[in-house]
Amino acid sequence: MPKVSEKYREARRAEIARAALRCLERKGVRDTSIADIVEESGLSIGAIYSHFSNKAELARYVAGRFLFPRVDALEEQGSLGVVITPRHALEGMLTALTTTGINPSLILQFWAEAMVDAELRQSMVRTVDQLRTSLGIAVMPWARARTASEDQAARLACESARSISALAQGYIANTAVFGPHPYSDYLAGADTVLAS
Amino acid sequence: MPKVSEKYREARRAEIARAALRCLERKGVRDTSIADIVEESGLSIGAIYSHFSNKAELARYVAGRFLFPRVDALEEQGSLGVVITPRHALEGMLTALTTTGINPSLILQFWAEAMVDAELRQSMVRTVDQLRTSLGIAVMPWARARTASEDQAARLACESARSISALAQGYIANTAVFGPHPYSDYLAGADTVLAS
DNA sequence: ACCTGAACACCGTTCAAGT
DNA sequence: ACCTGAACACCGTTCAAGT
Repeated sequence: MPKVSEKYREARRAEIARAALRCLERKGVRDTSIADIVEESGLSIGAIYSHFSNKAELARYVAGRFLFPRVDALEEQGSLGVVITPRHALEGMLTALTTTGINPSLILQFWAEAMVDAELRQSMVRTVDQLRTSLGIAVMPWARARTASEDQAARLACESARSISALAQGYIANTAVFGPHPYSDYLAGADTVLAS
Repeated sequence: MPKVSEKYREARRAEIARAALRCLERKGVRDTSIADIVEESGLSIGAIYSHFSNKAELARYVAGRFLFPRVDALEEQGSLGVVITPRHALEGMLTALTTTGINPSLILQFWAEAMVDAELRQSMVRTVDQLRTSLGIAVMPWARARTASEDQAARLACESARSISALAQGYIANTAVFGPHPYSDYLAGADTVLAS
């Protein structure tokens, strides 16, 4: 099939998704209706349904396109032999979060959506598995320096990746529910609590 | 007004809320309808609307009654002069979470609901403020031992309370999205990540 | 006072019909 | 192939009428 048409389709999907994202940021996941997206995009109901089979698929597309963090940078740093500690990686994620301006409230709402949409949840798990792999590579030099065998190093790297994501999730959820908070304070607080 | 009727009203509200909670645990917040709660409770639409002004108020009642953690125990321990470290307090919260059998997925869904229901969010903030006060008291002996003045100790106690809640949130969100996970692993992982 | 359920406005989705 | 929007089933909420 012609590549031009393929490109056009994808552009249209992205256009709809951007309109949807604007609505989501303004009104939240629960309160944005298809009618809202129709109005925001200037298209018709049918136009949207000819590019997405339903609201859930559109939501998944928005999440995959605009909400899941880009993970490439970390892997590069690791493969160049720069020694990255898990803490550096966590700090990198938290700065990326603030600089990209992704809405913590929206992320939290999509996590909740994943509790009730198995496919969204799967794609989240897949994305974080990629992240985990990247982190695993980036953090391997550090892990090797702290363990006896290559096997133990790999396991340590993998385990620390889950902890990194859990810690990042804590920051996002806390920020969303109780208001913004510099991540340096969050890390310093976590340090003293855990060390006590 | 007669106390009997007052008691009856409250019992009815609790009965409806329990039916609602069963639905919420089975189908999630997004997918439980008033019709579901009508069926589960065996009552009528009107009966429910004569005890709750709308779905959001019912949700808030369920959250306040069944989902927000009880906080009394911690305060007692603190006032008895037992030295509780913030880490002990965090561990206490996480064990309470697992022993009470509260559904992490449901907590996450209610956090998201709070992003779009200002009143629910307020009552969450209020609950956590209480928790923060209790924690502040419980943790004061520890804080005094680590600071020069009573003022500094109070501030340290307060700050560590926010960190405790953020760390607990991270465990809940991670567990909900990526599957169960012993909290001891979570804490151990957080230790090594932060210390790296 | 508490309850009933038909009625209403709005939601997501479909589909025959247009280009 | 992409789009249109009336039509449909279902949702939360209301309210006149019952006890």
